[in-house]
Amino acid sequence: MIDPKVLETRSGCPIATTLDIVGDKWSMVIVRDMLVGKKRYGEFLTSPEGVTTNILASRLKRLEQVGLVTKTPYQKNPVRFDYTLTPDGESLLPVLQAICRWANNRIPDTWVPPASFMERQV
Amino acid sequence: MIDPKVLETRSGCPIATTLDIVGDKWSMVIVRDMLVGKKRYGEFLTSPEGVTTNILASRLKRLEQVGLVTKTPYQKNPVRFDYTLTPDGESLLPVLQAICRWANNRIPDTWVPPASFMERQV
DNA sequence: GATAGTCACTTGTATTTTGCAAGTTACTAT
DNA sequence: ATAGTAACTTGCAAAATACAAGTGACTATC
Repeated sequence: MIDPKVLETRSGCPIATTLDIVGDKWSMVIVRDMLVGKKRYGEFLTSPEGVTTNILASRLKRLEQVGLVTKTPYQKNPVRFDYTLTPDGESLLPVLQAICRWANNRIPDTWVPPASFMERQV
Repeated sequence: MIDPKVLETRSGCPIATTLDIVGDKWSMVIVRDMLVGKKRYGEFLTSPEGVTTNILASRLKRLEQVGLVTKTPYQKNPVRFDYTLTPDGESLLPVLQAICRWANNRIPDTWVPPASFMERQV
């Protein structure tokens, strides 16, 4: 469960509140990357959308603060981190699946995700 | 079907492309309002999130341009308009339902939409 | 018939967010 | 000693958003 104390919300509407958390241009594409197994800062940078380093860093921090992402060190000297979804973050999968279904039906030439993504259950 | 010529997209990813269309702070809350029956400029302004007039006007124009919304005159002298969802716009319902389910499960105290919204089929 | 009110916007300006390029830190490898 | 890699941070320009006020075309009221 997300701690509402870390949130500034416009209303109690579940849609508006969700958008207050992940409703910017980049958060959901970072969540997408994590859902398909990406874990590291450098991996997120290689996605075709081309997020910039400052935005990526600030989104990872935000997602960690609200509890959708966990940051864990995978080495020392220098310390480096893996970013993975918490259960709250993973549970966004049905939202992303619904978005993919909409886009694939309604926008020509959008990529069709693999069945492993579209049929995965949380 | 949405005409891809009116879109600037970051990639062919269905998630990124959808966010390029409705992935800002306000578009999906306006779509939400239309899904629950609001039609007029003044009605959208009364929603609790408090969209400002300039943003509302620019979002309505954008949603119309991409083909999610239709603007139809409902009177003359002066001419005034109703804004309603096209089939492409209506078909976002499952996305908004998935968002509501996520928020109601994961964020305490978010409002629970009526069954008429949550169980509606397109 | 001047004044006030409503609806649907538009305009101007301040503030905030995003984008782009470069720099930094802590290493490892040549 | 020089170059390379990973994960950031910083500075500044550009774009998006917010806030407040104004406009045009009416209708209703004193």
